Amino acid sequence: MGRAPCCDRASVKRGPWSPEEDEQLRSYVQRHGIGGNWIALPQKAGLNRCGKSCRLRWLNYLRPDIKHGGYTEQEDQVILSLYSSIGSRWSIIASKLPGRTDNDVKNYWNTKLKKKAVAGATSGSGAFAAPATPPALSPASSSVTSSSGDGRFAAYPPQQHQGLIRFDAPRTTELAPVPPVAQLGGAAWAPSAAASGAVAALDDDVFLPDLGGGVEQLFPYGDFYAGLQDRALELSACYFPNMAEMWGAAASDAKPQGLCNTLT
DNA sequence: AATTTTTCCAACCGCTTGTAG
DNA sequence: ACTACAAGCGGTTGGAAAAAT
Repeated sequence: MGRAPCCDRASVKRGPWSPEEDEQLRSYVQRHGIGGNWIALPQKAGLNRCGKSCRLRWLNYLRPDIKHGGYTEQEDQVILSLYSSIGSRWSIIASKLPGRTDNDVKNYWNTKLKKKAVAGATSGSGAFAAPATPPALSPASSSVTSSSGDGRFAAYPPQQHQGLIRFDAPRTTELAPVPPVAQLGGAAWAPSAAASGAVAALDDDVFLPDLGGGVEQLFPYGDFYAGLQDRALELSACYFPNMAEMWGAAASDAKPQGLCNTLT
């Protein structure tokens, strides 16, 4: 006996969305918002669809900030590196790629990137190029070099913090070593048992200092972050209007100007 | 040109997680 | 502490489009 479906299948429409339905959902959400209740939304919007289906359609397709296709080399590298570090946690990976959804990243991985990773591993080509250098910042200095657009800090997009950048704190547990890129080959690759254990301990985010210590090829700044560890804890889940503010807060003892929701 | 195979991605399914009562 | 419900999430599937034969 299976779980009861969220909607009565016989009474709601299923399958591909028509342009009219898309427009109906889009205009309703734009006028009234989600209202915190997807289950009730279809009826209010006059749609003969399951709320779950509406939510998926909006999140994966209709949202105005969604990007489709056209993945850049940089995005490929982020996906490859995070997959090698945390496995198939698509929502976390997608959260580091503004405009991308978990479903989209998952499909992209399954259809294209996995093959590319295998090909790259077997040919020995460098699929994981190091990013640009970090800002020249001394923890003891209050002068900050802004690096807006720095791909190592994704703009964190929850609705209430739109346009802000999140500073992630380190976890307290250690991640197991990440296998070298060359070992990524093979469709069945998955994190090692040790890595899986570490991943299980991961809260609900990928913390940048983990990346600094674990995926050196993409985030070769472990020492830099280690020097800021205590400060990073204080700034956990702080949101800043720009990179300069964020680096400035990390480098000084002053109360951060950003919007903070600290874990400590 | 017709048919078959492969690729791609939107959508579904059901389990897990979070939260309000 | 427990229950019920909604949202979040990742695996899987169906079918359309493209490529190959």
